[in-house]
Amino acid sequence: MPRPRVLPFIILGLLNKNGSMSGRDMIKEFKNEISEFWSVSHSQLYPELQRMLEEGDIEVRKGSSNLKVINYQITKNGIEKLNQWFSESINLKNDDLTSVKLYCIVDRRSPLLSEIFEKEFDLHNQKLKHLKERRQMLFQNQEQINNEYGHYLILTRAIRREKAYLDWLKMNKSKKNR
Amino acid sequence: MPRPRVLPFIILGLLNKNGSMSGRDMIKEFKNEISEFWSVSHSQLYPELQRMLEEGDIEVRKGSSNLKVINYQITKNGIEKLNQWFSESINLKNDDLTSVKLYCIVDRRSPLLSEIFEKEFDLHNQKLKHLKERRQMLFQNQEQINNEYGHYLILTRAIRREKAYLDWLKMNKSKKNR
DNA sequence: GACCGCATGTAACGCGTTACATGATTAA
DNA sequence: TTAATCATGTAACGCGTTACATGCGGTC
Repeated sequence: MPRPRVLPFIILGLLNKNGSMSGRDMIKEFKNEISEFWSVSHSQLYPELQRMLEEGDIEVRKGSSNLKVINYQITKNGIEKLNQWFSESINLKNDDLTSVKLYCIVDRRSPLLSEIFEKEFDLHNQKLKHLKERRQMLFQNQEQINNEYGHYLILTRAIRREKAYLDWLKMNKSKKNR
Repeated sequence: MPRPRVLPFIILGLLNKNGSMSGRDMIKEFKNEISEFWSVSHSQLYPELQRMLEEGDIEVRKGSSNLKVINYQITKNGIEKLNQWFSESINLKNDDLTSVKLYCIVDRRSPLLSEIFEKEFDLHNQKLKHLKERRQMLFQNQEQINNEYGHYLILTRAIRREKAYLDWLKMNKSKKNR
């Protein structure tokens, strides 16, 4: 069994947020706003849109002003799928998509937000703990560090990165949602 | 023209660092040490090893104790390719591999290190500047933030991440190399 | 009417994963 | 000797990119 596709969900998230978009619009939003966390090229997007049409998650918006530009909108079917995606709990496997999910949540008071923050905090706290244990185990003295300096470097970088992310999560966890 | 392969270089880096390894050894090192930054599965690795054999970058080490385990070592050809990879200058396109490159550099006094730190600093300083400009442009008041809260969140996260990385780079740039 | 830009479409390929297969080594 | 384990191998597919193709729409 191959891994389930994720691009459809991201497209649904965009359509749900913006109402109606053409393929071109999506490409632009991907490139300008989400490229830090996610990327897609048009040669991947257009076939996916056709497939989603067939599966009934999106539909062509009637009355387009331009013959060439095709505007899509989400269907009830699609909204259902999207909500299911949102409510899937975060784990190590799908964590790379958490930022994209966040991006699609426009309402500051959404209960999904604090859920995500809590879960992410636990997950990355665990990760930080594991990284620190590895540093402790592998690099107990200066000689071991000098013996594999590159390895030591990227381990310290990973630890820094996780710490910074946990700080950010902590800050947002403690914020009131209004 | 398809994108050039990168897995061969990483394999060369490992072999250069460790002397002689079997496919299994590489898998283990990938999983245990580099998985934070890079991953590979055996079904990708083994065909790659065969291809590299054909291309003359690696060779089978003679006198293996075990009939089944195949131990590889790097050839002169391979060392040349590896050094060329190391000396390629870092840019936005190949930046995702910088951590793996670092990992393969064992010598703390290697001149490559400070080169990488300098270049990375410039690159990510630029990135941070761009992110801050976008935040400035898109979110000038609380209303705009509340209107697209998820977008605001991931933008602030990206800014934090870049700041943390720049701090780490600054720390390592200023370290004496002995 | 000739030209260019742009939204959309198609093809090929590298990257990475899961699933399944094979044959050698080791354990019972 | 039978069973389990393990290193290696193969297949299919989703993800993402570059290159190339098509055809509408506007500009000169």
